[in-house]
Amino acid sequence: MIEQLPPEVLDSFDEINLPKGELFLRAGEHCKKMGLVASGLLRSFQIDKDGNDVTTNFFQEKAFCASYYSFYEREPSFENIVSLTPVVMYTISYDKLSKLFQDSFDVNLFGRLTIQNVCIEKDLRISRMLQLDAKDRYIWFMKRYPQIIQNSPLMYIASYLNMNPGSLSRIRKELAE
Amino acid sequence: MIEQLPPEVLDSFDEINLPKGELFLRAGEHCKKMGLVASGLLRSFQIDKDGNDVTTNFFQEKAFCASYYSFYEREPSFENIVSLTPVVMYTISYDKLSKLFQDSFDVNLFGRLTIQNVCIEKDLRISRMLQLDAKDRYIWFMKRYPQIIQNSPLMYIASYLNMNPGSLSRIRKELAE
DNA sequence: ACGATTTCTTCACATATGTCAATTTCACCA
DNA sequence: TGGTGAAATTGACATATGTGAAGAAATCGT
Repeated sequence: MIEQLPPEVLDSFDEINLPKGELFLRAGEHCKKMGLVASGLLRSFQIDKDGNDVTTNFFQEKAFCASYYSFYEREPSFENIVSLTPVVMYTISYDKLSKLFQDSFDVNLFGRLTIQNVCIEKDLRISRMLQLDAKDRYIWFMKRYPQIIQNSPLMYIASYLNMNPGSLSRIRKELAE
Repeated sequence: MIEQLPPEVLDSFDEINLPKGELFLRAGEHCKKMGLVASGLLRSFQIDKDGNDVTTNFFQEKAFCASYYSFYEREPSFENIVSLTPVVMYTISYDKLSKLFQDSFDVNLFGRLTIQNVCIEKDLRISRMLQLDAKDRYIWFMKRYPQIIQNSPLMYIASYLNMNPGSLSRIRKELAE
């Protein structure tokens, strides 16, 4: 996917480095940058009404990292984004990206195809949430995202999979037998 | 959104009419048409491993109706799409739409913005699934989609909200008091 | 390598939601 | 418009998953 990015485009991006545990976006603030992850892992999360930390997404290498809502709608973000490992990202502002979209047919095309794929992934995630029980959701996740299992605390994976850490532990114990 | 559709584009669409209860897409088949709903309501659903009918999506007026996965990836669909009311839709084939995307900057732009919005909606849906209990999911749905409440059997809304019809009944009873 | 944090596990128990079958209500159309 | 099949409700009961606290294990910083 990213290989198809028109090469001159990357020049409009700024490289940034995040140490582990650094906030890339804080809830309540406007998401001013879209990031393209070169290496490392991040997660987005929200704090629900009971004060629980809920992981909404992981961003791995090659993912476009932002609150899409906040970035594109120009509204304050509901979610935080934080690095789980040291991260190298290429970032671009809304204005610069808008200009690229305005000026270049190819960037538009690339952007459309990219978001299409993101959308299809989200559909699959929703289907799994609707069809699988906690154990099967975890098994699926392990197979699909082994790198995230390596790099994220289990508590964050648990909330991403819509269960709590205790339940995930129970499931892991079962699977180990 | 649709108002911004370049006017000549609609000429590439074919109008179709579906009576209530008609399949627009059958699981296992390739989704050959993207539909733009002019009026009426449809839902997509899958049959899970226990044989349960799980509603994955509703498509109202102005929605683009298809299995995005099957349509764009040119693969057999996992889901069925069926009308819940009589439906008028404008449809377009993959090849024709691809040609429009190839030939027109504006169509590309429109397509990108449209799928961006779909994507943001899916994010919101996922957040609600992760953060709200069954009762609050239903309350949210009622406020957001009153037209669907009018036109869809509750059993389909229940599975869309990741609960079973009995639970939804219990919740509705509570709310009525 | 050490203590200090954080994360993970485990347990006993609580509870939301699922299951299934019986009954009522509703919607369709002949 | 009345009968038939689908949908909704209800209830008794089952169960998956949540809760919270305590201790074990892993990880981090210095």
